[in-house]
Amino acid sequence: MGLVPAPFSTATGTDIRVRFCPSPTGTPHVGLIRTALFNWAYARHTGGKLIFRIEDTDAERDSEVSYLQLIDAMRWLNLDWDEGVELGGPHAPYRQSQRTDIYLGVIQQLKAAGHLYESFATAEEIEARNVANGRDPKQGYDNFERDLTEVERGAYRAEGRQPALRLRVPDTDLGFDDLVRGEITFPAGSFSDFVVVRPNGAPLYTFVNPVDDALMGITHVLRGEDLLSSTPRQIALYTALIEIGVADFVPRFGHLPYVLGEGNKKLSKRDPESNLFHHRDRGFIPEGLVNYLSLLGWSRTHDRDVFSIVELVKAFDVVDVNPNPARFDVKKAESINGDHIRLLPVNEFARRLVPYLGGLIKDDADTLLLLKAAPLVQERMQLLGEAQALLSFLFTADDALEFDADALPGAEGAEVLDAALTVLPGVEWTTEAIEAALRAELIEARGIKPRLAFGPLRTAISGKRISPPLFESMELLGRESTLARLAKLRAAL
RNA sequence: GGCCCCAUCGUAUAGUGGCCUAGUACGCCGCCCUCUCACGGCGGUAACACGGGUUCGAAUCCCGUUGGGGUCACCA
Repeated sequence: MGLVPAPFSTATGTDIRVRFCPSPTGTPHVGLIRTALFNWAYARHTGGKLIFRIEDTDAERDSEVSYLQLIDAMRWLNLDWDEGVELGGPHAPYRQSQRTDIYLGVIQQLKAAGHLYESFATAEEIEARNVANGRDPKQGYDNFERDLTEVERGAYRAEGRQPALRLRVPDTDLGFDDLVRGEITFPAGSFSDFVVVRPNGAPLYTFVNPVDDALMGITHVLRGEDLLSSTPRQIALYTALIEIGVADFVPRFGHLPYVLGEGNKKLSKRDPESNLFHHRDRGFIPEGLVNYLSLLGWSRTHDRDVFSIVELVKAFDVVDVNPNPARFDVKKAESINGDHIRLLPVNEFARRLVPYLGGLIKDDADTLLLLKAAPLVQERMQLLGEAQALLSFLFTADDALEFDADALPGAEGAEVLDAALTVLPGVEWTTEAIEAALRAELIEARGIKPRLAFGPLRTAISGKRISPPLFESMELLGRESTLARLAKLRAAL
């Protein structure tokens, strides 16, 4: 059958050039970001370059808001790039909407060399033609305009029709060695000549994507599995580009597995879990999310799945990526995030908490208090968003504190509160002294079970059934507030 | 439907012919620790889709079946 002899890239080290080239539509999807991450990690691992390009050739769907969100996402996750939007580089501009002239030039060359031909048929006509010929309408275009004569083209134009441009694809098998899947061959005839330029002259993704990859010297294309079927078409285009001198080689391809949601369906854009910022809003930290995302189709070792981004870069190789689709498991993601939260230096942890505290931190005193409280909650959280429920009592006025209904004490409440109110005024105000005094009075002297003794006190000071450790919390709150809150709950019983 | 991809515990994975009576992590269950919730510790549950080959030996190689997914756009 004979493959088209395509000279694939031989880059293996610092000459590697990968790219991230999203379309700015909608909010960043976790699958898209996983693709960005793998490209980034591969560039950093090999010492190569990451190019960040924007594919905004569809004015109908593209938006500036979406573009800004992509930048935001990359920066938030600390995925930096070497050339591209916001940064420039030798192949600028990096937004396809600004590269029209470049495409026009390539189109002219390709057309002059006979690789592109004019196609006047509409979708309806193509389908009618298939039906008439007893062909499966799903078979698509049958290349029937490949050899239209000048007279025939003139006739179409006389009707006022403008032609789309199609690439003449070679009539041979087309194959490549996929970095994650191995040898893949598409038999000749698996696909037909495809449109690369609209009748209005606007080039399509199928054209601009490989053309830019060629122009920008991309050596490795790591992208979603959904693009696997279009790879032979792109190789066909590459072959033509090489012939006219626009490209020197065909990149290596690596098709990354899908990121699935619940069940067996692709994580849809409508699903909140697919939205990167949804996870940020809930309190994922970049370290945790990057770690988890890297585990979707890849693993570092057989026995450790919590690691730093440095360790990721050191170990990452695209050939180790697993070809089967992965499900996004929120529970696992949260667990890993919790591990990374615990890995943060406590000052850093406190600093990152601030945006999740709903404006609770208003001055230096609040900041100081937060710093003292941070160690109490750092190991009890998986998401930064959990902080507010745990810590808000420290930043609430005594008379404004509300007691949750499910936290209200039972029969022993009054005795416990009265006893605490009696002992606490006289103790030294440290965690140790408070605990010693309360244990002596409630547990030892009165024989109350710890659980029952401390529950009402917890409710009194925090208003909740669940809180940071009790005695530490009292110390942070101060004697005055503590006593006021105990009295308030006592009065409410 | 044509073509292509995929197939290990519920989930993510380790495994590249013998180290596998299949390892790890999350989840789940139990116990310990314990002022709540967590963290931590200990133990448990649970998988090679099926059928043929090849081989002294297969989760690992080959073929087929089944199942899932993608793609066949003048979207990207």
